[in-house]
Amino acid sequence: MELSAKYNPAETEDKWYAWWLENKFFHSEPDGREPYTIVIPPPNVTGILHMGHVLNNTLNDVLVRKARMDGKNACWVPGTDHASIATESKVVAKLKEQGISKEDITREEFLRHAWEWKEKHGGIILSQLRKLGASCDWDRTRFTMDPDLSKAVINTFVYFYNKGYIYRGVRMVNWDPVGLTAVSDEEVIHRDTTSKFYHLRYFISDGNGNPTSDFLTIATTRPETIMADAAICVNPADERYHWLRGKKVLIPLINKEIPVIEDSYVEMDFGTGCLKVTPAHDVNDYEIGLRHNLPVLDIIDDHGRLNEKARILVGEDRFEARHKIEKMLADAGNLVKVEDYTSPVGYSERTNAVIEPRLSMQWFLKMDALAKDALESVESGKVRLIPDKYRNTYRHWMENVHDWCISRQLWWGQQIPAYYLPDGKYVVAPTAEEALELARKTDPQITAADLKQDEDVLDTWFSSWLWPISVFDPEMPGQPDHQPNRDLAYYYPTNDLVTGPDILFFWVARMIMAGNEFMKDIPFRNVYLTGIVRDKLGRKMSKTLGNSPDPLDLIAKYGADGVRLGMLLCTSAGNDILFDESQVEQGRNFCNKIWNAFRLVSLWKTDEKAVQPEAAATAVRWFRNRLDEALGIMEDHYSKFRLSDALMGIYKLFWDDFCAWYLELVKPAYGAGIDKATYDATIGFFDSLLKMIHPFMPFITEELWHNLAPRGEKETIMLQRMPVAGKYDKGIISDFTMAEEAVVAVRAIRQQKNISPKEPLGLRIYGEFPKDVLPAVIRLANIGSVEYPEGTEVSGAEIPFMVRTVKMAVPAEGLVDTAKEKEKLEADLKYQEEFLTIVRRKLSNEKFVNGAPEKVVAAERKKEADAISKIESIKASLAALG
RNA sequence: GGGAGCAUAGCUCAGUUGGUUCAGAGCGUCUGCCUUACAAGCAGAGGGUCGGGGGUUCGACUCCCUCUGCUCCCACCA
Repeated sequence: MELSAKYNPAETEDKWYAWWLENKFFHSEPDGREPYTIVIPPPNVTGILHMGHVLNNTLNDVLVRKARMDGKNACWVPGTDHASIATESKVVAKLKEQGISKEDITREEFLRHAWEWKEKHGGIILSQLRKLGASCDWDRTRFTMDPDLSKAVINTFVYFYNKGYIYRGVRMVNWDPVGLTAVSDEEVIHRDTTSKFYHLRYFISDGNGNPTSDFLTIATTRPETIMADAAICVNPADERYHWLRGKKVLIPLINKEIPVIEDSYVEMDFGTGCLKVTPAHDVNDYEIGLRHNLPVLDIIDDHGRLNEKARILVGEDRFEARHKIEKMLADAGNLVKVEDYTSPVGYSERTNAVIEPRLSMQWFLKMDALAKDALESVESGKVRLIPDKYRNTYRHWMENVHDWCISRQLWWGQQIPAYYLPDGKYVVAPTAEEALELARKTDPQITAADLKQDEDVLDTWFSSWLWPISVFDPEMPGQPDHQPNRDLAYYYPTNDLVTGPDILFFWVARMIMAGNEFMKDIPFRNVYLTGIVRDKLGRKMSKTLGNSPDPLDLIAKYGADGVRLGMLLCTSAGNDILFDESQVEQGRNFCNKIWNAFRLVSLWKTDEKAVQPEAAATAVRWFRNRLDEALGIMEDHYSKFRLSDALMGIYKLFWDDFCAWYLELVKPAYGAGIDKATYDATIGFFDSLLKMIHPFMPFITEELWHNLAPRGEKETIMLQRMPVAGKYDKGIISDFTMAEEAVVAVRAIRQQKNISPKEPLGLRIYGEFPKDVLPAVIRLANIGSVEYPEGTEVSGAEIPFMVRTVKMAVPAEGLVDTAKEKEKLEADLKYQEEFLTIVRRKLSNEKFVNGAPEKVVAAERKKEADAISKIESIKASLAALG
């Protein structure tokens, strides 16, 4: 078969993926083997593949494929997240394009549109993952709003409600005026934002609502909220303001009278020391308001506009109002000054709208007990975070956790199972029927029509925190009497979770909580936290910057294997990835290298009569040992989740050791046959190498593995066992390294002296060079004859070099530049002598000899002996040069 | 404001309890090669006061202090 000199991934990748699917190689069912389980971090159902997904899922796939080849029953469960706020806003936008407003349709109609949209456009990302080679068990694909998963969410709510962990109340929440919903603390991103600091003058009231000439000055960043002021507050220790005690002041523009109060919360040296207290629109002010029993006046509506309670600027957007009120205050003589000011402002993670702290009725889940257990799971090491540094962050969060606001004013999601009675009381039950039963206990007259279900849905994370449980057995969460089904009992807890540190709290911590609560066990043992994918300038990849390549374009251009390798090459856990297309190019080039190595081997014809050349025997013996060494190192890297190190080790094993040294040594002369022993060994090595590479580059390895030897119809490399590291002889590897050094030295001489590689050279060895590897030197350095001259004389017509402590030389009559050689030798001598001095200084230091471990001292003595022998050799060479 | 982390070759990063000739790897760079698997390649070479300063130690890239620069997380000073 004639093979192209270039590997063409497009031809092979789709073919093999389809074949894998057809044969259900990714599918897992519980059996007697040890399970290895990963649940996918479910991407948004509306999502499309970006580089972050590529990183995450490539890592996942490497782990899963490795486990599968280790003989474990590997199961990678895929699926998507309904992502309530993100999806709902997409559907709203889509409807708007069709001229439909969400306000004009019913909840049922909206949900019908949303589901329609989901069926049509949702889950694109899952098909994109196939392009990448992800070996997910697609038969187990789940969606967080699948009916049974939704049921699990509802049961969970009822469970925690009955346990007393869920409560409803008016609290200050983070209101997103664009998404029109409350969001949790974790969904608020604080960013330093430049704004203005307005100094406003409030006149003291004469007691009848009329201004006196006395005034105080407050400083605020939000002058548009003054109409909602409930008091002015100063620190009780602030003597400057003792004269204000018992006074009332007038809110500018509306002349409303409010009291002056004292609270130690106020910092005397910040601003003017006078704080306007606006309980409805600031978290701290709300707290002060509670302490001082202040009225709460909410002057901002859902959309962030001033409402009629503001009395002025009604209907204006909060930022527009701020702008206008500045002028009004100035005109009224209340504006003292305006300063530039930078302060942290909260933004909605999803919509990027400025969060409005706002009082509203929401549902909360108590976190203290859950957080305590979840902290313990990590502190005890039951759940391992990789890298370890995230433990600190995790602890800090768990120790300072707030109750979780779980209600969202949206329609897309699981509707809260609370049912209101006509008198305003409510009951919580999994279904309307059960709710009715409950309600009738208080009032037997109640009918189904009297009950009204809560309008809100639950936070998306309130469903995804069940993911590692509910994908296997949705009956489990919230039902303590339920026994885990066969799948859950077998696959739980999962082994590894690969995800980004940005959702450590959103998701990882909460899964640990749910696991502890419902399974009495952790959900996963290892959490591998990836970095963020950035461009090569270190900028976060984003649509607006346009610096994010489309993974599918990359796959089309370089192949999925190339993309996977390019991603993995620069990955270490917890560190950001500076991604550059050149890395993918490197991945593609590696594919090509493997391809061409195969091409070479595939052209060989065995010759039964051929005898194994010495060089080939040397190579086979060496590579067998080298392979075992490399396998051990690879396993060690895997065990520490150092996947890019594992990959780089294999990369070099293949490219340098196998191609550059081994194949060059065993390669038969053009047209000649190859002996069977060498051929079989080579095929065996190639087979092992392909298996080692397979988790990283599944497609090309499957392709070549099938070409390497005849395979059965259902045989796949992905279900072969990973070679196991055997014992190896360090001496053989070390001796071969000497051969490599000798070859490199001779090649360097050829380059310097302009001697063609085709011209055989002589080799003189003055000392003990390992005989076993000499054939390798002869072959690769193109040595015509080897001499072992007596003594250490050097004629001056040869070019010497050292391999460790063995002096060797290439005879080069007429090519030796005596002066230059002398210069080189003298420089070398100087270095060795200085080195010897340092070593001897150490050895003559009693504290060192007595204090350092014997091993270290012995090593120093060896250094000393080696240096002495080298110095002798160099001196002899110099003497011979004259 | 609180906390965590990072700084090693032109770039991206390893360097695991302080001690093997430990100053490394990959990429890039330079030089020579279209050598019958591969120019997406082969062969060879150069390149770093381990951010600055101080300390501990027989010995420091490694431990401690400090300064500088960067990153991330958390956070209610209006």
